[in-house]
Amino acid sequence: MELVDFIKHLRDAQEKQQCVVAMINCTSAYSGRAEAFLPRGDRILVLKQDGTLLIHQPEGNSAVHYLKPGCSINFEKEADHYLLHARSADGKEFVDLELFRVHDLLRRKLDDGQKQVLHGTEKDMSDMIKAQPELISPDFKPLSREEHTKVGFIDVFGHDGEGNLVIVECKRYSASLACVTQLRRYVKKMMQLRGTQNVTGVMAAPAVTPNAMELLKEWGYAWARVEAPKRMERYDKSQKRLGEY
Amino acid sequence: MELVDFIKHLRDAQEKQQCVVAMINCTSAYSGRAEAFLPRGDRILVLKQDGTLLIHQPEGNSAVHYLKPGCSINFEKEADHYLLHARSADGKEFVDLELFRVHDLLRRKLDDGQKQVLHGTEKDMSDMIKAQPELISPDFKPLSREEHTKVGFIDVFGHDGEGNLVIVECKRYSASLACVTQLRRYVKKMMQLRGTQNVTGVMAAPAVTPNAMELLKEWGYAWARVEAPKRMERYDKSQKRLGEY
DNA sequence: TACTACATCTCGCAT
DNA sequence: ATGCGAGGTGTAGTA
Repeated sequence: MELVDFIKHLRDAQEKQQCVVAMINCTSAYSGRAEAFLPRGDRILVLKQDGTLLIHQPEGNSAVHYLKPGCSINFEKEADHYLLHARSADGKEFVDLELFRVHDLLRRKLDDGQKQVLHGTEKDMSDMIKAQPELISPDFKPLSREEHTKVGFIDVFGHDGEGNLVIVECKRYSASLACVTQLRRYVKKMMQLRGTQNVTGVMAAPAVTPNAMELLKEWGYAWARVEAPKRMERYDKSQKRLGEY
Repeated sequence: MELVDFIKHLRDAQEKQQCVVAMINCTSAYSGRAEAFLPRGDRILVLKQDGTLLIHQPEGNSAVHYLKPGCSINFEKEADHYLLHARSADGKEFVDLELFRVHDLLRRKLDDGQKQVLHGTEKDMSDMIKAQPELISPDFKPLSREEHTKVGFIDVFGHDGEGNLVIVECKRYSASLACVTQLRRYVKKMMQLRGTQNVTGVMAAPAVTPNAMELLKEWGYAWARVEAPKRMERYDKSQKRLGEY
């Protein structure tokens, strides 16, 4: 395809709110939060109807260059190629292509508007724990009201049978150092707010990395072995084993 | 396009190591680390030559469903549609489409193999600080060898003029609570290893959030205002005009 | 393989 | 707008 025709396609598509997908040969550069340059090669360009720009290499999961919805595009003719300048909505980020070839192109207005529903999140974990507090420990009693504004974003908050406040931090994956220090922050903040030392923490996660476990023990917090529930295995009783040490 | 032809295209493309891009109408479901379902709508499907699968909605930056390189694909015929089953290389993740329509399709072997060079990273910041230690403080002296194995991943390590060890943590963006606790971990660990209390921390970042600053002060650490260096801060004239604010 | 931390992270929510 | 934390985070580096 002639480059000049490609440009017409792109302009026309933006006007008609169509998505464009093209296989092109180009260099690609990004400038904004960082600076990056990618030498010439074949790539996939996607320009969505909301002004999202994606440049994908023919391998790998992630886009190599991209701009968020709302970007605007300009062209400039050079000797043997065109420059494509894309600018983000806030004018702070740029993707610049030297466009040598357009192998193929598709354009069409796509009709969607659906939103996906996701299960097995951290939120689902904390809901499960509120419904089955014995997943944390035999005497754990969750409190109905949530502590959101004051201390941060505590997943589950309650008390044990011995007059201690208990803060539960849920992680859907193996809990790392950063997760344990996050729990620590919440416990400390709660102690400050309530003016008491009788606050402890529980890490609810399928696993805890060795270094993180060391920290957890050092601070006297517990680990409860809990997996994020998936819709298919809804709140299944096989998880009732608790992994306190 | 007939669905049966689409399937032939996909099979043939995988055999020939071609990239495929298509505009389709489908439902899409993910199962693996979580569970998700997206009702019927128009989407962009990308199947790369390395077996990367991407499903994009016509708006938004991120792929709604995806599988990493190496996925395998199977088909099943239903009454008025085809099922497309994609399975990750490790067999633990699945993307399932109910494919009702294929509006358009492109396929081609793309020739790339380039890797991008990125500047303005945290690594670039720490290199800059090693070369210009006065960015941290007038008396900061970086030590040549890096503490990587022992304490963790310290960005810059040195000492001041008063016999204190100094640990510098670089962040390319406004430093948050988690960043300060990360610095804290390194300082504590270093105190333990060296058996001294004369260790302090410096957060090198363009900004620090209010709560993070509070923690920083509480622990007696300093903030050095440093920005990540960018090496190509030159744009052509058309961009300069657009980018001024 | 597991752990750690960066990322142009993105995204949503709440202040 | 900013702060904060989750994410199917992905990706690279290292032990």
